[in-house]
Amino acid sequence: MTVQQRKERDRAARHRLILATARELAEAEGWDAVTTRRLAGRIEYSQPVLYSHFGGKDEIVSAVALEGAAELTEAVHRAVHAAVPDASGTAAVRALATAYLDWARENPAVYDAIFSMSTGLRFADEATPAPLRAAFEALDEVFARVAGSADSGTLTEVAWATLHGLVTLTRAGRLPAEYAPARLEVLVDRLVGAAG
Amino acid sequence: MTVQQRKERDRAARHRLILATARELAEAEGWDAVTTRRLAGRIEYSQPVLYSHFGGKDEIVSAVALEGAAELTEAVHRAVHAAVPDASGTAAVRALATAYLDWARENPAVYDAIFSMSTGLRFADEATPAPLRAAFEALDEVFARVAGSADSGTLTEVAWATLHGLVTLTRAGRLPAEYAPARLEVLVDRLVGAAG
DNA sequence: CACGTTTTCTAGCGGCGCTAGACATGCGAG
DNA sequence: CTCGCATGTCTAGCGCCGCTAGAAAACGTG
Repeated sequence: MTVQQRKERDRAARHRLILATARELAEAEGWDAVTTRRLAGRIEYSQPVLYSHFGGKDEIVSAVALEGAAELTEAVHRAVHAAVPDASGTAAVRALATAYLDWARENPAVYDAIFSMSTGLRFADEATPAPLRAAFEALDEVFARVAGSADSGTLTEVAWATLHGLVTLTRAGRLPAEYAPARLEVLVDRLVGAAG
Repeated sequence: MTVQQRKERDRAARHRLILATARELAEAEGWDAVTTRRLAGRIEYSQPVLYSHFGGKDEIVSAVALEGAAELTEAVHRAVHAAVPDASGTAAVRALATAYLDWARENPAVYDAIFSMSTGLRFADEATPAPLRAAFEALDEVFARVAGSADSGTLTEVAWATLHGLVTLTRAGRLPAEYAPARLEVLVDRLVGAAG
């Protein structure tokens, strides 16, 4: 079985190499630059090898997105738990929002992969992959504390929309960058509401 | 001069035909289906004619986006002024949000053209086209009423981000459609804050 | 070492955005 | 009314895309 095990291990390594290279290339030059030809060239294999690992380019993007979702979740989770062990709702929301916006700013291509390109990845659905569910729960954990009379899941959805909107509008150059801190404060203030 | 005038008129008509056809095709089958070949076929001219009107496909998308921005602005403006002559801030915000979300739902392709595809169209910049400035001002007019101690422009930006986030997350299947009304109420409640 | 399986590559399909150069059209002058 | 020319339009093609069939190579097994 050693032979087959080695093959599987090598294949898994190449699988990871493809994803890491795709992500690298996307962050460096944008997803438009991630063509199957260029990606194949980078990993020093021919195009069909990519298709032996993934059903197509969309699947590669989705795989990068899924990894990224787990990372984003982890970043938010850590920020909330590390920085504010049992702080106020306001502080928790601020920590969450900061971590979310920071991660999106530092990983724009992966963020796009998660939210703009992976049209096949569903949320709030029986087929929703675990990392996406976990991401929502990481947000909900914080917003449940400031939901007041509102349904916490619904508030989380609205809050998430606000964060996501800030990310996309900022990146598109629609919002002046210098007021980002002011927007953060307004966001925290309004989302926390009277429960702060 | 009659000859030249006629030519200009015909050219302007064809210009509009291109934009209307592009928009139609995009709404019917998505922007991926709007190829220069298909678009040229629909208007019954060859591809180079498109390039005599626009610098490239991006310019066509941007032109559709600009028209759409004016429409969206008009829809929001009308909803706010017609439905609530001098109603509460809450009612005004609800009317605005409803109009915005409705328009986005009914014109998904144009909405994408405005916010996801026209990377060249800048906001909050000296080169910002008038329709985009007007859109922001239509929102700001309402949110200034409920800004309280916050800077109204900043609140408008955050509110806009929330609306935009709801649009994109909903369309990507990230938010369950059946709770859209609940999200609207939470959005209104939180954005209006204590100034309601 | 030779065979058969598995893996990888070469080459090509149809379609994309875009453009150079051939061709047609229609105006104004004689 | 006709001709020459400018303007407008089309044909054909470039380099690239995602993707794949079939040839070629590599490798484990008897």
